[in-house]
Amino acid sequence: MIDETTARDAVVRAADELFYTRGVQAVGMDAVRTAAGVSLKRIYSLFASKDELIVAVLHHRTTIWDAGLATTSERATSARERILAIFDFLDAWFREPDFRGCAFINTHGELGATSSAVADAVREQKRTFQEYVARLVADVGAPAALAPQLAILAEGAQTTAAIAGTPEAAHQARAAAETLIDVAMTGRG
Amino acid sequence: MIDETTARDAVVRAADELFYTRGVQAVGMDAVRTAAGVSLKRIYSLFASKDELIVAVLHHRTTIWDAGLATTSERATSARERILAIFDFLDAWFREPDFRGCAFINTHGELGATSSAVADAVREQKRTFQEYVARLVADVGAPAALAPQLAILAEGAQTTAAIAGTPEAAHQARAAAETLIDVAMTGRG
DNA sequence: TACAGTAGAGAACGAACGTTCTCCGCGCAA
DNA sequence: TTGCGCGGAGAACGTTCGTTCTCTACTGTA
Repeated sequence: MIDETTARDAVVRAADELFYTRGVQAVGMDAVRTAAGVSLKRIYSLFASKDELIVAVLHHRTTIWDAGLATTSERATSARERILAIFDFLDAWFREPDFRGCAFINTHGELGATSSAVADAVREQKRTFQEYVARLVADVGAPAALAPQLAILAEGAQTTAAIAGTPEAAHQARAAAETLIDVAMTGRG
Repeated sequence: MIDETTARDAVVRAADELFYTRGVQAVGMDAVRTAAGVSLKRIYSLFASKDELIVAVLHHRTTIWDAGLATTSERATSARERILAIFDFLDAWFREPDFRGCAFINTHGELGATSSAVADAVREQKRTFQEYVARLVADVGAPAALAPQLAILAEGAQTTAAIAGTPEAAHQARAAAETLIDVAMTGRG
């Protein structure tokens, strides 16, 4: 038998892909079992319920998102570039063939009303992202009010790209971000 | 018996409220029947399937959204004000106690992957909104590139407010919009 | 070899859902 | 009044789903 950590990881990864592609409620635990290659009995020994698995998947997504953001920002040479790198990261993501919007936003829309655990996990992720943006804004020396504006642009780009099915929202949001940063830095806004 | 138009309207209104509050898949047709006061048999004579009802609800939401936007924009005295009125409209909406985000975004996240009819209806609504913004941007005499930036701000404000459960994203987006408009009008962006 | 414990495969179970069907009552034509 | 057709209420049906249970096979030990 494979060890607990490996099994858990396999289940979360399989569920993540299925949930993201088809939506959470459209995926039965049988499908997760098949995709993960882990028996239902084992899955239910690792997670008390589907709800708990959903939350684990959201946490997994958070890790991936944070890592992707960190990697993209490493290439940036200035604080300003590090902010704009967010939108380059989004652009690359939107172009992936299986891009289907932000999993957190999607899951919140689907289950946020009925599962407070899901709502909490999503809110937590968004809060972390906003804090990340706030740190970058502080680094660049702009007023703190700029941060939520940039975060809203990033959120809006994600839903716009998801619904339209095209990636151009990333560079539109990036252009807006550049304007907002420049204005904030020169005190005009 | 109530006439067809009235019955249809009652079903759509009841379904709209239930779907928006709990999510689409969390609401059974029995709940729609009870809330609308229309028998299942009648509902299925008005709508071929739940999918068809969902699309009808989305169209109903589109009408409400368009009307709300038009009402808010009537109070504006200039083209610039008419653009900013969008964010005032959002602000008022976010403060409603049962605000739960944009129904189109939520439904797309829930069913967009499995129902192309839903995906189409949502895409259509967002396209209409973008055209509305583009018209206002043309009226104010700003470059066309401003329009998608403002639309992204509006989308981002909706998801941010929905997940955070607080309304401040509206005025943050409004402030960003003011900056973007001003820069676009003076040719600085 | 015999046995105990464990895990996998998937059958089974109870609930919920979308959809259809049955039964009953009402209004209307003759 | 009698018969007919339509609509309402909700029971029924078949499916799907989350979760649990059963049965079998295998591993390690004496």
